[in-house]
Amino acid sequence: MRDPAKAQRIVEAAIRVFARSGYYHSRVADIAREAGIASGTVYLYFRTKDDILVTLFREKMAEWCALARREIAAEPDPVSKLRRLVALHFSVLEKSPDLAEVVQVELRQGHKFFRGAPAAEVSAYFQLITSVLEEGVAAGRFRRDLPVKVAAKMLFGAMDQIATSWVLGQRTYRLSDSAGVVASLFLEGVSADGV
Amino acid sequence: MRDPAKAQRIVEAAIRVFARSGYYHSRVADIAREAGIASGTVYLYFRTKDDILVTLFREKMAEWCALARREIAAEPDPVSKLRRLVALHFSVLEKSPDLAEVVQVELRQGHKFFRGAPAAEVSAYFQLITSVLEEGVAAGRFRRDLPVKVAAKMLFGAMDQIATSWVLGQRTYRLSDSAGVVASLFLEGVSADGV
Amino acid sequence: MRDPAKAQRIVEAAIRVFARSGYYHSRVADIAREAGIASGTVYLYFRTKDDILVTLFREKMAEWCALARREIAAEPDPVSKLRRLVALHFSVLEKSPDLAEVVQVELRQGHKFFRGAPAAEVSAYFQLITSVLEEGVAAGRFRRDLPVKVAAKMLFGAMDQIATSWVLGQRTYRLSDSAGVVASLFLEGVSADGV
Amino acid sequence: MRDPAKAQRIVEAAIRVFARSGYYHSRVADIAREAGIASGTVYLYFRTKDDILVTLFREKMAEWCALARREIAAEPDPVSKLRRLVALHFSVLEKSPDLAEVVQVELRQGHKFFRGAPAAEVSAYFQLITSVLEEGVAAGRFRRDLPVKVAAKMLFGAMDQIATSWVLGQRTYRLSDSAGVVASLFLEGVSADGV
DNA sequence: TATGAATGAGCCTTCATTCAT
DNA sequence: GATGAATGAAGGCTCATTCAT
Repeated sequence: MRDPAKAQRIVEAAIRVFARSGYYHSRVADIAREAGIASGTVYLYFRTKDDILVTLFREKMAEWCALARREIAAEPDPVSKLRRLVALHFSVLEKSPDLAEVVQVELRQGHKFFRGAPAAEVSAYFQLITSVLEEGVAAGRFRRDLPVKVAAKMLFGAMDQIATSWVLGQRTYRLSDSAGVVASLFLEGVSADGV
Repeated sequence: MRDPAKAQRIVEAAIRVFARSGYYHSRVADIAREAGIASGTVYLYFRTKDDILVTLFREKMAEWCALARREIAAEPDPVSKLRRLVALHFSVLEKSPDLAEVVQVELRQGHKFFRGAPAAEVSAYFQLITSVLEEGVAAGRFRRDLPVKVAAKMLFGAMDQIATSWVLGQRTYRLSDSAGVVASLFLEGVSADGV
Repeated sequence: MRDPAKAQRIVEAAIRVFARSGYYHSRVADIAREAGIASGTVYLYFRTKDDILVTLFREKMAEWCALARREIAAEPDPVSKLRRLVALHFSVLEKSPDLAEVVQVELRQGHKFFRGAPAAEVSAYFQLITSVLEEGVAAGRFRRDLPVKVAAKMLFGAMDQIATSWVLGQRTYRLSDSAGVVASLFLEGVSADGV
Repeated sequence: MRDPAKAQRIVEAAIRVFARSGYYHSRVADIAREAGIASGTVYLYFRTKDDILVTLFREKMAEWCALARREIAAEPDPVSKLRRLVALHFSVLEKSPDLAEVVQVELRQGHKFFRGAPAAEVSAYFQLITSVLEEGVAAGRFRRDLPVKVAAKMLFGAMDQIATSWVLGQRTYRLSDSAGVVASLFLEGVSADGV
């Protein structure tokens, strides 16, 4: 109960195990072995197997949000903020391949994540994107009539799909290399100029 | 194996059951009851529980692709084809809320769908999007240098996220209403004109 | 669900297993093996391990009550009814040593039997004893001022302890031989005549 | 093992916990918490959880026997000794409701108490009852041909059942009030005089 | 002596799958 | 083909007991 470092070790072990086998095919004993502890010990730090997954998600998402907020604040204008956001999204996943696997593939499954408790953490990330868009609208850099909510979801979905493809494709190329293109397309659209 | 109509009934029952409880929390017996048959009968039509999900996905995806291909062919130019594609994506999901639930939420989970056998059907849909984009580039309607693969994934991801939000939000508004906005943003980007 | 004979076989197996190892030290798998079925099958007939014990108790107690009621009805007067009741109590236990072990030793433990659902069946047996006593009072054979409730409990407790001692003593003598003595002492008391 | 007072505290805590939840549903950690110590400390005073129960029973039974022996010795004749014994049996249980709960309900369960180590303490109590009866026979106050062993068991069983009913009935009346009636019925029987 | 985190054996229960009818 | 009772492997979770501090 007392040692947050051990809870952390369990979470990190769970990320590796879930990335390898998927949540439903991972056994608590696997996580324990990966963490170098006995399986009963897991239950000193988490109430259920589910609790591990939820905690994992909330923590990582919160870290991610905090990092993104910090990095974005450093950028001078909405466009560069947006580019920074995309770059960061990809680099976070690229630097933590197991986490990427879990987040992109395992966490989608039903009724647990976008619904339920962790929704707050997801919302925070959407809120971050939304605020960049709103700032851009206010600054006249983005369309005056931009439906920011819809646009935020679209950007998230776009980044997400690019990342998912990369994960499913066994990560054979560098994800970060897509950041510029993705941001540009989101900013400028696919249409040819002057059309 | 004689009666394809019964296999179909099982698939439709599975869609309702998975939508309600999620794949892992649905029991084969639930699907059988929903289909009005005995649980053993399921195994006369499907090898495993997994097979139901995979079949479900392949069939629905193939239907969807066929429909989309047909509808798009009727459109005169790449831009209207793309708009049609987005509208169709949303209207298919809107008309089949249970299917939407399954596709948007359940099918994401690990190691089964975008990987594995059904990947072909997913590819076909991506290919469809890609071909529209390529046609647009060839026609000079889309950027000459458009990275079509990336753009196709982005559009898919954007539509997907909008649909997911709608499903998770208990479908309290009309999804189709978003089609125009989504298509426009994809076409024109978020940037203000002349920037 | 359908075959009461199999449920019965499970109950009978459970009696043997509980008699041998005690309820808490018996595993569901033991009961299944004793019944010659797979352990999962137990759950087609009983909701939980507890349910087996409760059902066992209720059924056996109900049988016992029915038998006792029938036998007692055949006796002409309250005193012979009471003697018959005692004789029957002991002969039932003597003929079913495993059941006796379970009833006398295992069922006493907490919070489950004299409390809870099976209390009704226990009450029925007490009620039977009480009615014999009331009949005797009405017939002038038992004390006019007899506190029948208390006397019924005392008789039950007395028989019960005699039976428990017999069970714990490895059943080295014939329990039925005690019936006459027990009945007589209950009827006449321990005091010397004319005291 | 140095501090017998702490062992005592553990026993007293165990009585409360067992009374509340039953032996099998009580955890060693519960007892430790109730005693205000760490759970490991329990094992400095008792070898196993079972050992606590056995010790509890032996100690309390020994105290009880000693008390009973003392009180009975003060009585002038066998009949008043017997009445005293019954009164004491009930008043001991009445004054210690938690102990009563444990003794009446929890201790019955299998293979541990009337069998096994604590049998000696139980025997001592039976022996005490037996000796009162023998004294009565010798003094001509009880039937010359009284089967003292059987009568002793019957009296114990009768008192026990009265007490059990009281415990299970949530102790809504005063148990001691039954002492006189129980003793009288045991002495005189249920039959009407002159029958 | 005391602690309480750690251990890991143990078991009830579920449910995908089989198969006799 | 259809049934649904039967199977039995599997795994989450508990908790008595140990032991390093």
